[in-house]
Amino acid sequence: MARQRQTRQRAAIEQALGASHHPVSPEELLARARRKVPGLGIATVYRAIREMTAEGLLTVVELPGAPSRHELAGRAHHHHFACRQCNRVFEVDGCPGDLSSLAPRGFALERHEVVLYGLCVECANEVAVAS
Amino acid sequence: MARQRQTRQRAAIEQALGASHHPVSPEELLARARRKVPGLGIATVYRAIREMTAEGLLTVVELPGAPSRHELAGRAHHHHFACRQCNRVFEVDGCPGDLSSLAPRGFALERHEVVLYGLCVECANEVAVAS
DNA sequence: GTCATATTGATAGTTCATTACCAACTAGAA
DNA sequence: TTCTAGTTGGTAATGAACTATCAATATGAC
Repeated sequence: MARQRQTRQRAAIEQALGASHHPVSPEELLARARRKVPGLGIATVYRAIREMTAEGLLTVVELPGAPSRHELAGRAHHHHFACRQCNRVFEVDGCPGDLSSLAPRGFALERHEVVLYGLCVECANEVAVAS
Repeated sequence: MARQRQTRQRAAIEQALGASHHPVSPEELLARARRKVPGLGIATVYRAIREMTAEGLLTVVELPGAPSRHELAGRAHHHHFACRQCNRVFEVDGCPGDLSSLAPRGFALERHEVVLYGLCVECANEVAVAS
């Protein structure tokens, strides 16, 4: 069931995940891990994501209208900022707090997701320079 | 380009959209509109959604990890509540307000999405009765 | 009522994300 | 170093959502 051998590819994937301070897509993870193991295949990335998620090491991050992203589990409650230009997703520490007052009467609020959209620093600067 | 004939099926779809006070999925819309036009096909529903969206009559609502839903355009800024039990999505009037303080320094916040998860009134009551 | 043609509906096709398959490779115990 | 079997990587296959196709149907001008 569990992994029995340590491989270069798995090490590269784990390292790439640890170095990313934001949820990554499978393709993004592949690109990063390939810097260490050029021949890495996408199938191995998906396998690693699946296995690590099953073991509770990875968390799935789903944003509206976008394929799933993943980040190391165990981080404190936080939200995300999606750049409409470069398409990257960043972590956001703050949280609007208790939103139970927003839920309709009688509804049982269990959790919430907040997604911010706009331009990240880099893209915002590019726009400023271009104009 | 624009529609030239008025048909029973289109009327049924528009009526179903008007009667729904929450974003509906294509399948949900098909089910509702079939109450008026039993033979209605899913292709016609997708066509109507595409055309009405192009004309600005419909708005796309994307929730994390779920296929697109649609609601009549022109409503005031609002968010949604997704019931984890019956899978329906409801509108939420309130809004946490200005979230620009949450965005990282230098990021340009343009808009935000808030999605609440939990149990709707009906499902919450079922749970209460069952226990 | 006629009739040209806009629209429909069944279904095949497409696209995208993800998984299965399997021959080739390789970790690591002996 | 050997050798077994766990892993990998290329790619075919799958699944879900959505679109294209086209023959059959039905709108609405005349």
